[in-house]
Amino acid sequence: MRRADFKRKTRVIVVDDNYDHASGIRELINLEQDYEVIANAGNVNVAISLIKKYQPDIVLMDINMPETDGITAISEIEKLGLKTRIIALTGYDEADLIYRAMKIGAKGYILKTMASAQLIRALDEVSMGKIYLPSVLCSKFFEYFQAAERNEKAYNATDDEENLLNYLTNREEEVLGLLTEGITYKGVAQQLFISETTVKTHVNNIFQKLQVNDRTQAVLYAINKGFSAKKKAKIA
Amino acid sequence: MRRADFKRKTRVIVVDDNYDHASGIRELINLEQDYEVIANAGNVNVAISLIKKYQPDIVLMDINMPETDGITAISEIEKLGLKTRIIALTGYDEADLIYRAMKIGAKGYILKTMASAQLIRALDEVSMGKIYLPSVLCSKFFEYFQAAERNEKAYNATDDEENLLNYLTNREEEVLGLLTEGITYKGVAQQLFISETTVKTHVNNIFQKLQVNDRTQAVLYAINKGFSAKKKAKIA
DNA sequence: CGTTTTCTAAATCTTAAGATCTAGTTCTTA
DNA sequence: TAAGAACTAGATCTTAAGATTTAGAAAACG
Repeated sequence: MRRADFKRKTRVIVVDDNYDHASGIRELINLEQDYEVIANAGNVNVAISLIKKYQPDIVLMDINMPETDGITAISEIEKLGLKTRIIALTGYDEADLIYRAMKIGAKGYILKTMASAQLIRALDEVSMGKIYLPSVLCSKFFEYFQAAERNEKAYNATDDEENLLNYLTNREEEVLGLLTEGITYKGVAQQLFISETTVKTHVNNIFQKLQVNDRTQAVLYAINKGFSAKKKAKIA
Repeated sequence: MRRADFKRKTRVIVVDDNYDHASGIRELINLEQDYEVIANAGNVNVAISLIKKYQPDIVLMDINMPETDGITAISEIEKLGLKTRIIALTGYDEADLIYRAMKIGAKGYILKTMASAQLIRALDEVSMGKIYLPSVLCSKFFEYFQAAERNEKAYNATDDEENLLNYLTNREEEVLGLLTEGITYKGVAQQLFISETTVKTHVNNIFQKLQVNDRTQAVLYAINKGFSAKKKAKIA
């Protein structure tokens, strides 16, 4: 008696607006002894209520659907907080779709054009709690991911030149740090154990260095340039 | 005459503080006809100057090094803006290291314990401009990536309840929007074509609704809650 | 139709904020 | 050792900010 005979089958729901395609997948999966397709859904709303009802182990979600897009659907399903794992399914290997799907919590991504063996492998991997992303798609993902990170950086690319924060002294940074917490002169003075007039001196110097006119502008400048009130803990 | 005879070999620099290990890799790579190790570096500083000098096609970077860590090193190298591609190398498959390395631009990630064939495959893939991440590491990456995204969401999950911004009227939102640009009462009055005293009234109401004492705190609150000065264009 | 918001605005008052100048101490560095 | 930068702080002055009260007009609402 084999082990598998004891095991409950892994329950799958297929979401695809193309009925023929959904049926194809269903048959394919039902050939496997470890899996059973317990329902099909032609649109997102039906899918979500079915998922709520049956709480399947895995959802195969077609992303290229009219009406509500599949990405939003994944997001909705993830919000339910079930143990259900989602595998995304598309016709094309668009980098941004792969990125977005994985970002919001898909556990796998496969193309419809891929061999059926890939689908089964994806089910195997994902049902074991792993991520399944074929290397071609993995590459696509990282192209997009790294480009996104580069843009993020470029946006905050305040690092070297033209970052007026670099001209601040340590003490001025400390003071600015407190300003970015919305503290008054008096409060800053108390926290740093210096007089209020000293704080004013520092703040005025900060204004000049940052080329701003008041504390709000200074705080905004600091935040936009990624000032993080670091260096606070200074072991004397 | 084979095509490969014409091709310039792909130039590799190995960065590893363990000399024996670096030598091992060097020999391994030099067995391949398509690759040549043009230099070794035992620490990050040497590595960077060598990379600047030779501009290799690929850098094999050990992450587990004393002194400067390899992650920072990758970051530094990426900043140079060369066409050099970096493959990270570690002894263990720590998810956060994989995540951080890939995030800052590594094109591949392999473990020292992996077979030498993997190393060569990584070189092949990466030199062709692709990403190389073995499926085990790919899974690790996504574990971390998706967890990070979930936390990001949870952090901004200030949306509904307890977001005092929701109590603001349209006009108040407009005024706050201008405050978050560091504009004075007078400036706001001019932009909205209302009197300065009216602006003061609005601002005071904003303070009360947001439970803050001054404009800096109001701006900070707004920014932290994801206020984006939307709804600005209001077609009358 | 009366009531409640919302937007407007004036008057008055207090104080925190910001500008400017001077100056002493300490520490670094050429 | 002299020069400069950094941190400190007092004095003085101006103005922008913020608090508070009152109130009219228009729109929304029940």
